[in-house]
Amino acid sequence: MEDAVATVLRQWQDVYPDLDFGPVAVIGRLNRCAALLQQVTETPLGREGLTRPEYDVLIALRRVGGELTPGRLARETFASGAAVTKRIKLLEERGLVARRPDGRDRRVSHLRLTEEGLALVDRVLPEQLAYETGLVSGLPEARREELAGILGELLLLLEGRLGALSG
Amino acid sequence: MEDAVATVLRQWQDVYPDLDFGPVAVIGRLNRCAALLQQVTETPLGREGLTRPEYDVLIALRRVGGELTPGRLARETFASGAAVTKRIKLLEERGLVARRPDGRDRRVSHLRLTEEGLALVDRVLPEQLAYETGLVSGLPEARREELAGILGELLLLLEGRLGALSG
DNA sequence: GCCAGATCCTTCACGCGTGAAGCACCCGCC
DNA sequence: GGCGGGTGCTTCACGCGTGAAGGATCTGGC
Repeated sequence: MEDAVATVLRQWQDVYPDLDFGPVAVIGRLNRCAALLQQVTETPLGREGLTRPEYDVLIALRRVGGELTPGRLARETFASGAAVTKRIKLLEERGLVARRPDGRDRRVSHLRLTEEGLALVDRVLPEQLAYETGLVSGLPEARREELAGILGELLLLLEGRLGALSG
Repeated sequence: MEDAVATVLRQWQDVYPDLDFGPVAVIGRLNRCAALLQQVTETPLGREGLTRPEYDVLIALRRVGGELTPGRLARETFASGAAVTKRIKLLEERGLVARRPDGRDRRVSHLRLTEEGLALVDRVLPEQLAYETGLVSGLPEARREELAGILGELLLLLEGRLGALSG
C-alpha cells in the first residue's frame, strides 16, 4: 500500500529515468498533506460559520491576549493587508471583533475580541484542537514529534530563504 | 533560534496551559511550510507564464504519457471538474494542449500535450526540479528522506480518512 | 425501441484573495 | 512651520476556484 505521491514518483522515474525526483517526494507530499488537512479542518469550523482564515484572525487576537493593529494582524496571520481588511469587516459585522481608534496615530486602529468573540474562541478552540488531534492520531506519538521537529527545521530554512528574497 | 510556529506554540501554552497543542506543532508547521513553498515555487513557473495549477495539468499529461479525459485529469491533479475545465480552456488557447473527441462516448474528449506543450514541459520540468532541490537542500539528505517517509505515512492515513468521509 | 437514472463535462453566480492604486496621516529636515 | 518621503490602512478591478445547476449522452431494464 503506497500513498498517492509514491505512485506519481514511480511514474516519473519511468518517464525521466535520469532525473532525481527527491524534492518532489518531500514537497509534493507536503502540499498534498496540507491540501487534505485544510479541506478537512474547515469542517468543524464550518459548523460555527467560520472559515479557516477568519478563525486564524480570531485566534491570533486570543493568542496575544490584547489588541492588534490590522498590520500586525496581517503579519501574525501571514496574510496580505487587503485580505485582513475584508476579514475584519466581516468579523466586525458579526460582532466578534471590535475596533478602537488610536489616540496618537489616526491612521491605525486597534482590534480586540468582543465578549462574544472571546466566548466563541474559548468554545471552539478546544473542539478544533481535539478534532486535529484525531486527524494525526494515526501516527504514533514519537513519529509525530519527529515530524514536527523536521518540519520545524525546514520551516526555519524556508523562512530564512524567503526573508532573504523578499526583504 | 526558533521557527514561527514554535513562537506561536509558546504563546498558546501561556494562554491555555491545560491544552495540548501537539497537533498544532505538526499541522501548523505543515500548513506554513506548504504556504511558503507554494508562494515560492510559483516564481520560476511565472517566468514561463504558468501558474502552479496549470503546470500541474501539463505534467499530469506528461506523466501518464498519453491522453487523459477531463475527469481523469481532475482526479489526477486533485482539482474540481470546474477548475479543470477552465484551465484546459486557457491551455488550449495557448496551444499547449489539444482535444480529441471520443469515438464511442460523445460526452468525453481526450486531452494530450501538443508538440509545443511537450517541449515546454521537457524544458521547464528539469528547471523546476532543480529549483525545488535548492529549496530543500538546506536539510541534510538523511533528514529529507526521513521527512518524506513520515509524510508518506501521514498522507496514507489522511487519504484513507478522507476517502472514508467522502465516499 | 424507449425511458429512467446515471455519468460526464460545462456553465453560472458568487466569494475570496491579490497587487496596485489611493488616501490619510506621521515624521524629520530645512 | 511646512514640505517631501515614508507608513498604515482601505479600495478597486480582476483572476481563479467553488458548488450547484444545466445539458448532452450513455446504459440497463422492460
